[in-house]
Amino acid sequence: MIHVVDDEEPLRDALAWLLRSRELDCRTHASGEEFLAWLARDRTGQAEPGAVLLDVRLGGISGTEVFDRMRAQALAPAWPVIYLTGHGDVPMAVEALKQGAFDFVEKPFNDNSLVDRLMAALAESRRRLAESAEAGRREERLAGLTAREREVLALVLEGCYNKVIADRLGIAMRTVEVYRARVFAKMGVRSAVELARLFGEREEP
Amino acid sequence: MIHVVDDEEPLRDALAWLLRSRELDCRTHASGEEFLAWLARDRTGQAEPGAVLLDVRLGGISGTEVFDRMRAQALAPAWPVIYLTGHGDVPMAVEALKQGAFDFVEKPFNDNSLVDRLMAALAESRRRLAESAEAGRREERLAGLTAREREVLALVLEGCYNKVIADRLGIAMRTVEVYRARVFAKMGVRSAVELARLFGEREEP
DNA sequence: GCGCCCATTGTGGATTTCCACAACGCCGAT
DNA sequence: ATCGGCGTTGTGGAAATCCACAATGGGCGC
Repeated sequence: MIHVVDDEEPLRDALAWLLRSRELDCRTHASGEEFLAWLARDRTGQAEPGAVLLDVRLGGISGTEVFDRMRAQALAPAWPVIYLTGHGDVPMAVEALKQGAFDFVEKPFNDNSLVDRLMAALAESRRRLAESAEAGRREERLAGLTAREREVLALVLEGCYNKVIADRLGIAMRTVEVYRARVFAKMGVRSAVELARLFGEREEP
Repeated sequence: MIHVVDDEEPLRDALAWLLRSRELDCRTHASGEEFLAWLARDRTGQAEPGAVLLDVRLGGISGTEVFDRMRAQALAPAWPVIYLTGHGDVPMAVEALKQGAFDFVEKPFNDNSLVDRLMAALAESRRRLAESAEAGRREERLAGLTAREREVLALVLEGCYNKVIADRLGIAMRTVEVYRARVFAKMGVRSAVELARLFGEREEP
């Protein structure tokens, strides 16, 4: 789903037509406020791949302000933003990209070029969603651990022997074994190596 | 060390003066060919933090071509490139950043702004060098493993028991223990967990 | 009060990991 | 021929890990 945010109705319609002719689903928004309100209301659609075509100069709040809010409020984080502008200059474009925009296109644009960029943005969206899903599953499993289990997890990830963990937590080695087994079961792993690889170089939260 | 690549001598001199007044070491190059030849000759300086100020329009090969060659030949990979241009447009700037340039600045530029960007580039350079040093150490240690030790490493990272590894490689379990111990020693770790974290989610090479 | 969850611990026994000390054969470089 | 490295293996014993089966006490929600 491509979201078009532009206050010029003829352009919105032309873009909608172009996207539909390329078999891309799209939804248009006449202002930044309208788009942000829609984002705040509909959170489920944000789990699907998508991208945003965002005009820099909007009637109400600017496109840049829309983007800043999306990021600040984690709205549709998996949807790359492509800026559209009829009056852009180099510093503006550079700053937009450095702030994390996916692309920056001047109007009038070449249809094929824009569609290519949108396809690239959708591919990026799918990548972000996959990454986010995995992180979500890991966080969900982590959330199921008790405080004590988390403590043991942290020490296991340091490579400590059960005996050392027991000493450090002031409990019996048998208890460490119990927690260790529970952590493995809840995290869906069969060994400390699998657990370590699940977290990679990240510290446990 | 900041490298200035520009065919206009007055600008090179002005930039050198500006950088020195801010206590930044710099070296100037009058053409892309000169800079590339210098890079090919002096590899040791590339282990120090640095950045490149690269004019887009050069007399011989273009700044863009210089950048492409730096990346293709892995020349000074730790040095971020900031493009300078007096005739840039939005698509050029966007493309440059999407190709991996660190920044893009139009002439005439604001002194303070340019220096800020260079400081940011030097910080990025230090980050890249640190990351590269760590990867280098890991690769160096990996290079010290025999073929057999690598095979055992791969299976250890899958979380296999020594007994399973022995079955799969058609050797005695005692032999697996020997290789395992050697892998740990050579990689500088004390446990399979430390080893797994060293590689994170990466597959062993 | 009852049930559930959490934290904790024990027994007994099996399996896995670790390693000092020892050894052999093959291959390539000197 | 000698040496060093690689791949391989054994003995014996200690330490670490794993877990079925069992249990206790405290806190919380119904």
